[in-house]
Order: sequence, then C-alpha cells, then structure tokens
Amino acid sequence: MARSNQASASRRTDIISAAIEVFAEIGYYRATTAQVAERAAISQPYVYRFFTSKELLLLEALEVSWQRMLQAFAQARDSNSADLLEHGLTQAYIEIMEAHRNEVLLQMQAQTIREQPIREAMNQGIRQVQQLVLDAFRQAGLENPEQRTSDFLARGMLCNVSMALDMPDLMVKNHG
Amino acid sequence: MARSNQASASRRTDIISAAIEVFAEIGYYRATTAQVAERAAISQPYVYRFFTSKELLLLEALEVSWQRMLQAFAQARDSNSADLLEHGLTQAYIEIMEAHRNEVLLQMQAQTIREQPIREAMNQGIRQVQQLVLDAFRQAGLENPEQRTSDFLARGMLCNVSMALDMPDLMVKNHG
DNA sequence: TCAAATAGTAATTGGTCAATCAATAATAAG
DNA sequence: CTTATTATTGATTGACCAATTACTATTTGA
Repeated sequence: MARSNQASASRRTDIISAAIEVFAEIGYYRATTAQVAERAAISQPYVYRFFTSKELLLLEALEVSWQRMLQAFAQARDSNSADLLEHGLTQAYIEIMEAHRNEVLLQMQAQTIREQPIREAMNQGIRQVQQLVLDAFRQAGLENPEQRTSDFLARGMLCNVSMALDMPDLMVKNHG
Repeated sequence: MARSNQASASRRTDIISAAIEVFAEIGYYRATTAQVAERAAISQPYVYRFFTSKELLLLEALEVSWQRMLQAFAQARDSNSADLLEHGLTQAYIEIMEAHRNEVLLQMQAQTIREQPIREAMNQGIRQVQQLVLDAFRQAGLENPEQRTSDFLARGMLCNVSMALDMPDLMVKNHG
C-alpha cells in the first residue's frame, strides 16, 4: 500500500490509543512496547516506525489527553451561562473521568515522572487548563476567580485520587 | 556480630529510607534494588535478607510514610485550639511536604499502581487520615465537617501536584 | 507487468534486573 | 582460642526489554 496518509495516520492513533490503555493499566515504566503493539494488533518493532522512542510515545499520549480535556472545558465554557459555568465545567470533568479514565490515570502517573520532557508536557497541560478556567470565571464575573480556580483544580485532583483508588467516599455528595 | 537486634533493625530502616528516596526520585518500577542497596551502602542481595520482594519493600516504605503523616496530624490536632485547628493541620502538612517530600512523591506514585496490596495500603492510609481530620473537625465543633474534610484533602492533593511539578502558582496565596 | 515504494514482521542484540545460592568476613560465647 | 552464629558479599541465572537490522509481502503508478 503505497501512498498511505489515511492508513498511516490511523495506525499512528491506534498505537497512541493502545499506549494510553497499556501505560495506564500497567504503568509506564513496567509496560513494554510489545504490550502496546499487541493491543494495537501490530508487531513490536513496527511501533518504532511511528515513534522513535518509548518516551516520545508517552509524550504524544499525554498530548492527546490534554487536548481532549482542554477541548471539553472550552465547550463547557462556551455553552453555559454565567451562573451555570462552574457546574458545567465540573460536569465536563466528570464526563471525561467516565469516558477517558485511562487518560486521567496516565496524567496522574506523569505527575511523578522526573524526566524533563514529561515535566514540561505536564506543566503546559495544567497551565493551559488553569488559564482556561480562570478566564472563564473572570468573564462570567464570578467573585474571587483565582480562589475559585484553585478550588476547582483541587477538587479535580481529589476526584482523580478517588477514582484511581476506587474510594468514592473521598468526594462529598453535594458541593455548592 | 551475633545477637543483633539493634544493628539489624537499623539496617532495616536504613534500607527503607533508601528505598523511599530512590523510588521517589527514579520511580518504583524503574528503580532497581541495586540502586536502593547502593543508597543504603550495602550490597544488592542483602536487601533480600530483610525484604522478600521489591513489592514488600515498597509496602513498608508506604507504611512509614502514612504513619509519619498520621502522627503529624494527630499532634496538630492535640496541640491546637478549635479556632486554630484547621490552620494547624494545614501547617502540619506543609511541614511534611518540606521535610519529607520524597514520602509524598512515593504516595503519589502509589496512587496509580494497580496491584492489590499497594491499593489496600493506600486505601487504608487515606482513610485513616480522612477519619482523623473529620473527627478533629467534629470535636472542634466546626460547621459542615464533612465538607471541610473533603476540601482539606482536596487542597492537599493540589498541593502535592504543585510540589511534584514545581508549579507554586497552582496554590492560591492566602486561604481563609 | 513490473519496478519503486510502502506496510509490515522475524530475528537478533546488547543490556538490565529481581531473585537465588554459595561463599566469606566478623563477632560473640564459652 | 575456637566454634557456632550472624553479617555481608560475589557470582550467577533466567527472564525480559528497547531498539535495530534484515527480511517479506503488498500496493500502486506508469
């Protein structure tokens, strides 16, 4: 099959999707490229046609997860009135945690990886989310938007832990 | 040196301390028992005289970290009046993050490890902290202690991320 | 129809690691 | 001293892994 484009791009995303699952379930360092390949239904060496190293594969997986989150928050921001904004953003995060749990688990893992490129990717992702939420709160005219942003992020982090450890009791029922 | 006791126990804690550092800095799965041994200034096989597996070593390292945290919170609870309780607990956590950053980083890593024994250790540790804080808030007569406990834990989680990624801006300056 | 290009795999390599075992050093008790 | 006991290490093993190389199959455009 010469003149790929479509097929090749699909393979690429197949591998990234497989990597997100395998890395999240097994742990990045423990997971092998052979396991990623198996999940993507290709051979292990073929992974290296698309990604020059395991770390670069992780970086692209993280990029996918951050883009999805940013896009979800942007949509929640654009489709909610000021008084429903905070609830809309929270709902958007809940939906991501349900539909893309593995991406959240991957981000949690990456939080403790000390390699510079990973840290930079995580830094940028979080900073973009923080900025988007802060801008949204400001434009909605909410009081103390910095504090609200910090609280929103904090609740998100506890939500992550609650999900990862399967401890729903960590989150309080209703939050006004 | 027959009739050890003291020496042997010291070796044991030496290894655990080394493991906390190495696991936190390098990552549990990537870190090798040889690196732990080197940090503890012993040979790699000797680690296995005290811990039958790498996982058991991690479990004991986690136990140390949770006990330290629980003890710090208990002390803050017992040595603060009701109106200073929340501030005292926060201060206790800040001091742990400064003096025992590696233990926090280790706990963060363990949050995403799917192995049953690790999950159980993490579950128990968090639940104990949650219970201690909740009881303290209740006994201090604070309003809505469940909500306050959840908020306290949430702020702690964001604090962890802020530290791990070296992003102090994630935390808001003053929190009343 | 056939050659260039692309898609894909098998086989291999150099290296690493957790765990075991056999041996040696150090020490204490009698 | 010397012998039992404990402390500690050297050497090894079998499995595994990221990455490379060499190879095969398929497609396509002229």
